[in-house]
Amino acid sequence: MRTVAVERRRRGADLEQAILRAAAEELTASGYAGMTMDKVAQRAGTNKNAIYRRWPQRAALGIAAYKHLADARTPTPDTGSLRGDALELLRRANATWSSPRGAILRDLLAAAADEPALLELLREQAGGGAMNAAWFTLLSRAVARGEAPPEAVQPRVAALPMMLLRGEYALRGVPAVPDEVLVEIVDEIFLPLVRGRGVTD
Amino acid sequence: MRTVAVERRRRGADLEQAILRAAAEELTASGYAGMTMDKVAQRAGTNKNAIYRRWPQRAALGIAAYKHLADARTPTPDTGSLRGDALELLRRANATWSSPRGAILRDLLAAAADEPALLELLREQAGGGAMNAAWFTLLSRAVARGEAPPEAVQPRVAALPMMLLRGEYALRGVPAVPDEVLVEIVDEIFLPLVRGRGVTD
DNA sequence: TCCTTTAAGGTACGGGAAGTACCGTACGCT
DNA sequence: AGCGTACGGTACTTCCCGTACCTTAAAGGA
Repeated sequence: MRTVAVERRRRGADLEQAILRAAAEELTASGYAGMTMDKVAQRAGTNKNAIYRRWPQRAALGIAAYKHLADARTPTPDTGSLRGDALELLRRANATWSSPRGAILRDLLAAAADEPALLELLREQAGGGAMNAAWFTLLSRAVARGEAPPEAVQPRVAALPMMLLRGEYALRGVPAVPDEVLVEIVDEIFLPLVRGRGVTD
Repeated sequence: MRTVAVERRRRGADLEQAILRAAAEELTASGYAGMTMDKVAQRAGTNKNAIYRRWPQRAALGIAAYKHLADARTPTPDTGSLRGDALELLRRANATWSSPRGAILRDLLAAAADEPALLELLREQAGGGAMNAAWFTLLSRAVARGEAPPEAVQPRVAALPMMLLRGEYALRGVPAVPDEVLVEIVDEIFLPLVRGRGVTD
């Protein structure tokens, strides 16, 4: 008739959130390479079985944890000029990519490179969805202001600066891309293209 | 006075070439992930000591083996028009990157991402050196033909198409980039930029 | 010719991490 | 109360990187 220490056993969504939280903490603490399944299980107070039952591979858990980590929404900048807006967006992206979180994202991207299903989950985070929308509104506003011809509002043009920034990272590795490079991307590529888009042909 | 099986022990450059060759064979057979140090040593008929004495890490051997594998030099195309040359170069790069060898290169790039010294060794292979030179000569010829203004001959412009192609791979993963995308890159980004470069401002 | 130094060969081992297998047991539902 | 499902615990298999240590062949000088 003694009171035994009560063991509360978490299940379903409850446990799932605990695992994701633990994984996200491991990610920020040790990066993707250091996010061990054992450590995640231990931090979540569970075991690897519960994890593998939900995510079949380490990369899948990593991606889920990353999304759990990064759901802050930043509004589209509005500086009054196309150049200002573009630079602002690029600088934000550069800050993100050069931060520890950016390193994690790049590691995840590499780990998911040969798994289309996983890549799909990352596209949004890697400058796919919301980021692209921001560039579109930015371009549209420029057209409304008369700063750019309507032909410039086009997917490839909108995606161009982020593509170039990503390229810089691929060639340089870890450190942040210098601000001069961002300015060059805007002044020597993006703006000339946008403005010239209606001129020739 | 019996003849004993003669053991010829390779040394120096001799052994080094054998190791590189074995590593390159492993790379093509199993990819970078499958290029185990043990397997390389076994295939080369030696042991891991001899390897680690020369390359301190697996990635270093991988890079060296890749260079050993890819030293074919292709001349700069000359189709008579800037558009034709650009498309040709892009198509070649696309073929390389979508081949097994391209997958290896991308894995190596990911593995070397946090080691500047190793990254440096790969820059040339990843569209850095010779590739860039090709784009420069291509642009210069276009200027000579009157197809482009002299201001277009500029590093960022020259590197642009390869950057965009690389970006496509980062977002898509393994499969080859469709030819339409290459055409779009040339017709909607590269050529408008080159032509517009002298027009505005 | 012998002797010393250097580099190969052989082998085993430490260490870490992914993913799997089992089994007993709490939970929630009927 | 009974039952199926999912969790906890633990141990284990499998890989593979990198290192340690010792023996032995090769190369070159005294």
